[in-house]
Amino acid sequence: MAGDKGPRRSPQEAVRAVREDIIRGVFAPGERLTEDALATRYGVSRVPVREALRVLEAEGFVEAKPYIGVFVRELSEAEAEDLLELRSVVEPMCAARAARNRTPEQLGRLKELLNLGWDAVHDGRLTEVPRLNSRFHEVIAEASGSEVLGQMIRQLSQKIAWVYAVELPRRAEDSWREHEEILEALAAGDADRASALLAEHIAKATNAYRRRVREAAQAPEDPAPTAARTGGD
Amino acid sequence: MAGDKGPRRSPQEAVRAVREDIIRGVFAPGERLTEDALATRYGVSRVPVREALRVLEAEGFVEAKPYIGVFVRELSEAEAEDLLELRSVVEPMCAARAARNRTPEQLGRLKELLNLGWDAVHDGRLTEVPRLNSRFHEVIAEASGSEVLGQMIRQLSQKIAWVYAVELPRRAEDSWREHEEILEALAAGDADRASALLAEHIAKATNAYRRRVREAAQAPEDPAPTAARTGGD
DNA sequence: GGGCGAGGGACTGTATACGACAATGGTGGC
DNA sequence: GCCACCATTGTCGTATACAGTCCCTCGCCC
Repeated sequence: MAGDKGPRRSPQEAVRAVREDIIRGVFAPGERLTEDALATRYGVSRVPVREALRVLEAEGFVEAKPYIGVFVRELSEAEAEDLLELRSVVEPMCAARAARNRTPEQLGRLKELLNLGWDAVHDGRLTEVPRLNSRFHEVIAEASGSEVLGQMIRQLSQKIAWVYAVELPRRAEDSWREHEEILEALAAGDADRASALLAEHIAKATNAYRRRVREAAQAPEDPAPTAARTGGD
Repeated sequence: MAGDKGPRRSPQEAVRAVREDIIRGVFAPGERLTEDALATRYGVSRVPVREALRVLEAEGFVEAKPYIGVFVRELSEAEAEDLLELRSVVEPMCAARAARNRTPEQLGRLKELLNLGWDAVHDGRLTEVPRLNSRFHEVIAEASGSEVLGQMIRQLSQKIAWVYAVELPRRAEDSWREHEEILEALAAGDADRASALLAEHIAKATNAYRRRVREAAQAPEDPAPTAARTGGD
């Protein structure tokens, strides 16, 4: 062990920890990540860190250059658009399946996430919202019933969270209202309605994202830095 | 070094090697993969093997159980259907982008793959066809111009190859004729036509797959084992 | 004879050590 | 004063070694 500084996370969670830190913007795009620094940060050895970085490379969050190091990738605007379009066709399909296959236990988890999300929004704990949002969509993916499909959507969802890390909190309240309607459709087993609601939900989120990008382009200086990374869809 | 038995592959290629062996069916679904065995097989140490297995786990090819081992996943029929449906919406979208963004160099690679595919089909070297087919679709994904999108589609393409490992060779000839038309549309920059052709291509491949499954269900004994794992789309 | 528990074997998970390569700073020559 | 070359340093890539956990078998007891 090196420094025992980190929060002593289980090494199994190293992947998740690094990925979350990337999504939350702790590590900036283009930044170089050294295995040693990450190892001491998370309180583990280099081996688990290496494994985590390989996974993140496969997922597209970092880029590894041999004998040099791994670098946090940066998402171009065009790539973000592609992800959003991809999502707009994939997630409604996923929701339709989920409406048919969801278990009561999954509905319960969605309801719980919905409550947590509402509370976080109303209490102003906006830093927690993106994570809850991701979880909500991931559970829907899981509820689709297909493990392979769910895994793929989960990756997509995480990248989307990366995109939305810069969205405005203004939309958060609307977003969770829409989540509520989606959950109702899933609970009722209405595949068509669930699919349509999710399509609409994503379209609105995409528009909010585009507005945010346009505003940022007009005012290069972020007008409210504390408001960043608190949005979601 | 452990055994020096393997073909002395570069460790960088360990991931690719294991994945290909899984796709080709060298490792049967449900089979347990021990790190040591893989290490000696590929002539590397356990560490690169572990990293490879983690990546494959993230990609959904294997399932890791803590302190027990990793097992080759098996694709249920329902999951295969989901993958095919996912593909039917994602790849046409990808083709449309590729028609606009493809570089001459990428067109050249596609043309080369097309020739290789035709030759393999006509010479009866059917074991090489699925790999060439995967490559063809992967280059289209790359030509879409979005790195993140391409990476995601590449993973999808690999899983599809896994599904099609059981397809009939009967379709191979039609498939490569369709590839030729797709390439023409891409070269012409006709996004709509490329998208439509790819949608049709995938629909036919999906039907062929479904026929194959139905026939297999009627005759549990594989009537022509040498014909398996030689198809593609 | 059957069930339960302890012990051994095997494998995974992790840490440490060493060699290979790239980047960087200093020194010498021009 | 500037540029090229070389040594040094830092990091990655890999191998080896050790600790923790699970499974399975063998022996004991009921």
